[in-house]
Amino acid sequence: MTESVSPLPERGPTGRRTAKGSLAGKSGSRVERPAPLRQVVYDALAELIINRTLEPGQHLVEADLAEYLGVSRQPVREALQRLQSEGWVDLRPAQGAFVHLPTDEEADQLLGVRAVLETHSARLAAACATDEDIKRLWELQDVGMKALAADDGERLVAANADLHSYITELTGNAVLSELIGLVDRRVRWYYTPIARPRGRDAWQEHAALIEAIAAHNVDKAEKIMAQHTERTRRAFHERPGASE
Amino acid sequence: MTESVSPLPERGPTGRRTAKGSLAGKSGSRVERPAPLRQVVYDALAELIINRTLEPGQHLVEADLAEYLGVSRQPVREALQRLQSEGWVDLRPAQGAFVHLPTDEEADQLLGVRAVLETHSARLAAACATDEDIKRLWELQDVGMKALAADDGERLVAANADLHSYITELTGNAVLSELIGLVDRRVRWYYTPIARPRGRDAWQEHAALIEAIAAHNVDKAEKIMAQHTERTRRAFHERPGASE
DNA sequence: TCCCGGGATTTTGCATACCAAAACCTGTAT
DNA sequence: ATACAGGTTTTGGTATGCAAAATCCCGGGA
Repeated sequence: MTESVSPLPERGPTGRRTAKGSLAGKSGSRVERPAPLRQVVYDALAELIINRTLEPGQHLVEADLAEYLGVSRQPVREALQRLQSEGWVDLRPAQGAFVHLPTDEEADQLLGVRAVLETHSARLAAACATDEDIKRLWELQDVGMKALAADDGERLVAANADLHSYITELTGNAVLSELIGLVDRRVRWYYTPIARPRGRDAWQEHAALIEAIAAHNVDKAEKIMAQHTERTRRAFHERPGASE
Repeated sequence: MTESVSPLPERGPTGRRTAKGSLAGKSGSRVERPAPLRQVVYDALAELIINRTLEPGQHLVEADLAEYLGVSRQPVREALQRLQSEGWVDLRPAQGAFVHLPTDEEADQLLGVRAVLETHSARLAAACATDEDIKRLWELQDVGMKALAADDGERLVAANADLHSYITELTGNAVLSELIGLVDRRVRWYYTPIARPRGRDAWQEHAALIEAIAAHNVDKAEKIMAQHTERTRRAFHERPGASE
């Protein structure tokens, strides 16, 4: 099989040509592409973990998951590996996947990093938001206020995520967006229990933040976001049931 | 096969018990564990990408890589997916993996995020560094100065990475470390061409940074790191061959 | 009773083989 | 040139087999 170390078959200097037609950058609606199975499995498992069907610490057996989801082991393995790289499961060599056990310390670290990234994000957003962006922000704010009035915890968390994520996208920094996306999704796992008590204050702070962004006041936006995320962090530590 | 949707076989409330013997936390030297093949493949491919054996934009065919590395397609697929999640390759659905084409814009975004994270990291490090940590920092600084004197570009980049990474670890924030690790490894890809000209100044700034950390002057450490990373960013834009 | 040890069992990690669908390439007819 | 048709390549997924490692279980000895 390995008679000689073949020198990586050449396929032309740049591989297949990058298709760069006259429509480059049009960002038109792509042809609908069926989601890869590994992605479906990833979403399904993430959902099961978030809603606690799969409990922290539980051992996830590839074959069981595969049977449960009606797929083969391969997409399950691939999904598990991605779940590991994003902190949802721990993959112990030769032992398999275990649902990650969140600790208070880790939550604090996550909230700390989130604070830094979101703060920087707010500054950038304030610098480059258009009138249309501001309009959209107020719409998202409205959704949140309605969820607050309805006392709907789940919708509250979702609305909060949407608002923060939109601000993140405003920065135009894809790397930053992606990173915050990763961190925020994990934060949300810990965040749910304090979403309701924190709600009233949080959404008032959101309003002030949007005003600062609308005014393109970068320093103020940065400061408000720093306070906002720091208070969320504090709220987490003072939640009922916090250790110490 | 899928006669009935089996309800995820129960394996006890918390899965397998966590083996917590009397040696917990000893951090003794683990039994040598042969690296998983997917990890070896990951490292090999990352190396090939970094040293430009695999050129940006090149199409990576699973079967070819597998044969070249003498393994089956499975570990190659898994490695490619991790490489994607860390930004080294782009996985186009139904087309496969292509070595990521770095753009100046992306490099700038990466350097921006890095600046934010490293700056925060410096502040935390200054707050909690021990005398032993300081000693180690000066050792790492020394390694860098020697590489500088020897005009060894590769060692210079490595030393720079080591120093920054050690500061990161000082924070005691594992989440932060991991994130910076991801960003820094990608930055290094872009950074290599400017390592040499930037060297002299950079290592002088490092010295000032270590002094600030040693004095536990958090504000000063933060400020120096902010300047340091911002200057690196500027150096990148003013490098020979930069587009505009 | 509790600890210890060895064999049976389970599970991972990887290899191999196979296949459908999608994307690509090519040559021909327009 | 452009468009189309057919052949080829490559992915994404399935199924299966197997060695090594980890776990579990059970029975014997202190």
